[in-house]
Parts: sequence; structure tokens; C-alpha cells
Amino acid sequence: MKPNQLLASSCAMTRTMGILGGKWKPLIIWGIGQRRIRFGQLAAHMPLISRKVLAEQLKELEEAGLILREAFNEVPPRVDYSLTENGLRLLPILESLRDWTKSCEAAGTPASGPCLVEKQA
Amino acid sequence: MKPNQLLASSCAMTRTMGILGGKWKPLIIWGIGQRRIRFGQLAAHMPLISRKVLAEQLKELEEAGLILREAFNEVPPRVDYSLTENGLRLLPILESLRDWTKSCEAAGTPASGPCLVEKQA
DNA sequence: GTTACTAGTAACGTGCTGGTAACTAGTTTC
DNA sequence: GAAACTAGTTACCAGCACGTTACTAGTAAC
Repeated sequence: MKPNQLLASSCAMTRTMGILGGKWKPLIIWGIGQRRIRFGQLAAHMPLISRKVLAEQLKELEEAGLILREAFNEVPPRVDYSLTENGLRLLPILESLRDWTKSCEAAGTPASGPCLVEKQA
Repeated sequence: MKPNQLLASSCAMTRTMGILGGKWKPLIIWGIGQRRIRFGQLAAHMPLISRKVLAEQLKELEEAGLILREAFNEVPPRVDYSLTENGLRLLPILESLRDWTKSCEAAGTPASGPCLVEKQA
């Protein structure tokens, strides 16, 4: 099953999974949020994702038009990432998804593992 | 990166990805929708997912408490799947996700590939 | 001259993910 | 007595997703 196959589907939900499929992309979008953030900051923020995978996913998200990449010709190099309008419109949906998880767990056990992405207050 | 690691995170968004991560689970939930549906029907409905993977994902979703599995002691065997309350509460969120995709594509190219899951009218 | 800094990329290796085919059971149909 | 039906499970195998390590460039600090 190639992701391209998903994107080519006539079913909108299937295409959605082609865009956001995998466990990383929603987390990365959520991690960027409304900020402009540099690659290194983002990587430090999400220690469970390797830098290589992060770079790959960022590139795919940029191609999908969800994030904006601004590279500055400086030394040392500097690149800022931020969400495009389409990306920003995804945030409230992700938020309701997170709330759904919380409500499911309402009577469950609290988690204690490392935080992969936590929204800055 | 083990999915268990995601589930153990203290970050709710990370745990969400632990539950729904991968490209299949949201599609399966969407495919079941508000119906009671048999395994064979569901499999016929989503031709791009192999039966083996479908069975595995269904089991995981059942363990996560999102779907209900009812097996009847008949011959030939019969098993009905349906969403639990938690699963049902996910449907409107998935719907807004699908709408988000559609609005992103508003000016884009129409897709023509096979439908993996399409909501029955 | 060495080290550090950033934002990656390339090479390499491993293990999980997913696909295919074969098999199960008990009853019905031919 | 053979075949078909359902809902899987098992064995086996290919591929890719992911991780680790090393490397780049140009400048600044030591």
C-alpha cells in the first residue's frame, strides 16, 4: 500500500489519511502550532522523533502545503518553520482530537512517559 | 519507536497518536460508522486493506475500547462489529477532518482512484 | 589550528509492517 | 463425497520505515 494510492482515492477520508497518515505528521503540526520555530528547537521539543525522520516529514508536509519553510542564507544556517493557513485550520481539529482522548481516559490510568509534543502554555 | 511508547506519554496528543496512529484505524472507524457490520462486508468495503491487516487493526481497536465485537456461535461463523460510545464520539471529529481536506483541495485537482472507504448515503 | 554551531543529507543496517497463500470448523448444497 | 460458505490464523517473505553514524559549509571563539 503506497501512500500515493491513498492520495489518488476518490474518497475524501482516504485522501485525508494520505496527507496526515502515519503517527508523526499530526504531532509535528501540533508541535509547531502558531509559532515560528527553528528546526533545532522543534527537534529538541520532540525527542522521540529522530532528526532524520523529522526532516523527511517536514519536507512532505511542506510539499502538501501545510507548513512554510523559510531558509536564511546565514552562517550558521537558520531555517524557520511555521504553519500555512491550511495548517492553521487543522489546529482546532487536532485540539478536539486531543480532548476526545482525554475524555476517553477520564476514568483511566494517568500516563507518566516522556512528552513527545506538549503545547506550550 | 514503539506505539506503546506513544501511549505511555504524558502528552495527550502523543497518546492520541498511539491510539489512532497509522493510516488504517481512522479509516476503519469511519468505515464502520453508525452501522453494525460483518467482517466480510467491511473487508469488501475497503478493498485496499488486506484481510489480515484488517483483522489485526480491528483487534487493536477493540482492545482500545473503540469498537465492539460480537461473535455468534453459528455456522458459518458470523461476527458483527460496531462502534462503542467512545468510537461514536470520534465520528464528528473525523467528519471535520474530511471537510478540512475537501476545503484544502477546493481549487485543486479531482481524484479518480479507488475508494477505500466511502460513507454510505 | 581546533572546536563548535546549524540544518540538514548520505550511507548503512535492522526490524517491523503488510501482502499472499494455505488452512481451520461445521453445516448446507450438489 | 466434494465444494462452498465465514472469520479468521499461521507461515513465510518483501519492502520500507526508522535509527545511527558520519559528513558538509562558513564563521566565530579559543
